[in-house]
Amino acid sequence: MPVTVLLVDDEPLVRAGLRAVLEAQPDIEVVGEAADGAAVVPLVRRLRPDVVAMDVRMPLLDGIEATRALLRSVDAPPKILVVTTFENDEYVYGALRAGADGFLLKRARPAEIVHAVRLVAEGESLLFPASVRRLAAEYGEDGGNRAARAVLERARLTEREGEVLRLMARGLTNAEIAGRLVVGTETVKSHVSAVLAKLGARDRTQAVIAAYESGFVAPG
Amino acid sequence: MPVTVLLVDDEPLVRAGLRAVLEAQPDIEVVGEAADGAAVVPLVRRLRPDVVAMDVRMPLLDGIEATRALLRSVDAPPKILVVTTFENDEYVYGALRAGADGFLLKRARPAEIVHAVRLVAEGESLLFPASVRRLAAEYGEDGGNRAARAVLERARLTEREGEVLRLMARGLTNAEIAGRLVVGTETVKSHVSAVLAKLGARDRTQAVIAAYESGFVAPG
DNA sequence: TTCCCGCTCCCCCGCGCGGGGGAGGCGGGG
DNA sequence: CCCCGCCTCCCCCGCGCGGGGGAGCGGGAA
Repeated sequence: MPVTVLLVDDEPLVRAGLRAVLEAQPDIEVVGEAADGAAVVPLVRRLRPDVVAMDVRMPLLDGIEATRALLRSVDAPPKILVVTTFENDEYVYGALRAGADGFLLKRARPAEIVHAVRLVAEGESLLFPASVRRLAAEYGEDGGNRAARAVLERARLTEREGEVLRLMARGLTNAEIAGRLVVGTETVKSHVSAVLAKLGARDRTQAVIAAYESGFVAPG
Repeated sequence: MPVTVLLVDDEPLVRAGLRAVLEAQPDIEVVGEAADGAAVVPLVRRLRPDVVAMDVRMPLLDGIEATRALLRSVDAPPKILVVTTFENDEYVYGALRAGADGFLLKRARPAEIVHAVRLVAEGESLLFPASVRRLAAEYGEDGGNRAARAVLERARLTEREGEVLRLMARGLTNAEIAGRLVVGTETVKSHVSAVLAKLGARDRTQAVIAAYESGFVAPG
């Protein structure tokens, strides 16, 4: 059975684009649209979509409030994929804190968009580099560790992957990381690939940026 | 005979949206798409569209340059409709000065989009006056870049090198930086090499780490 | 037991990256 | 005046990186 999606965005153009991209997939079905957050809860109740692809900035009820409302007042709520134009949009972190499952940039390629929808539908978390950042700050000054753990859980990094990311964020090459962890370089490559995939990073540079932005590693 | 349109935008999602909106009209036909400004001139020569719906912010060649190139090197050039996300985008006015015929916000409703395309096809100019006014208001601000400037001087980075480092720290590849700065990739490589040498970094990842650790770029 | 998952290692392959050179234009300062 | 720093673009070249596969092993959950 196909993945059913509800589109929520105040710009009809974006809705049309998402619909065109998603409907091209045989296993994805767009079951409805809404132009603002206020319409989301009743629509979800009626349509029961697997995934809600939702803009953060919307009139009446923004993505944060809509996410909160969904999780509070709907049982077996759908997965929530936050769609936005900007990497550094404060609303995004609010939405993620409110319980959204993923974060997707509008400038993503169609394949990435489709991939994101499938992933969150399967219960995976999906975060893009700069998005995780204030997550850490919310956990207070005491716990760099707690923040790091939170990020780990969000991105579902394993312990080993976390170690590898930490070493990447210290500027080590794969070979150096391999030496440090006393494993083969091929092993490190596997971990690095996993980290990149889970963080939504394209290369190790973006992964390191994500590590800083999320508070997973701290400057100084 | 129908109005033929060429879509130029680096975001596939936007192209898909525009296509969906415009193709729903019997008298409008989307005859082609391009993802950057560099591809526009040859495409226009081949397809001879009535209207080019073009984003302003694009890699390789932005909307301004692409507009200029079209008007300069194509005879009987198509009407140019500038499409953008922001009302107060400096690029827009540059494009209009370069000879674009109209200006359209992405958040416009489908009917407005269709209307805009028909209008410019008929030779009408289309401007959103309210947006032009807001331009001037946005001119003054030049926030706290003083800290960044201090770091820049300490590392003896030139202004251009600082720009490049900033974009590196946002996870862009050399090609993307080249697109953003409207220079060749070889030029960017030169700047990157200079940055690495001056920062004592082995690769771009270490340079980005240095940028964060020095406060040249700040998390959050 | 069976299945899944994390960790480990292996292959091939394309490409972006970074180093090494060089060169032309352009502006400011000695 | 000439020189130098900056920005721009070009060449060649080696290699690290990242994606695509696959595979064996151990442990914990179903």
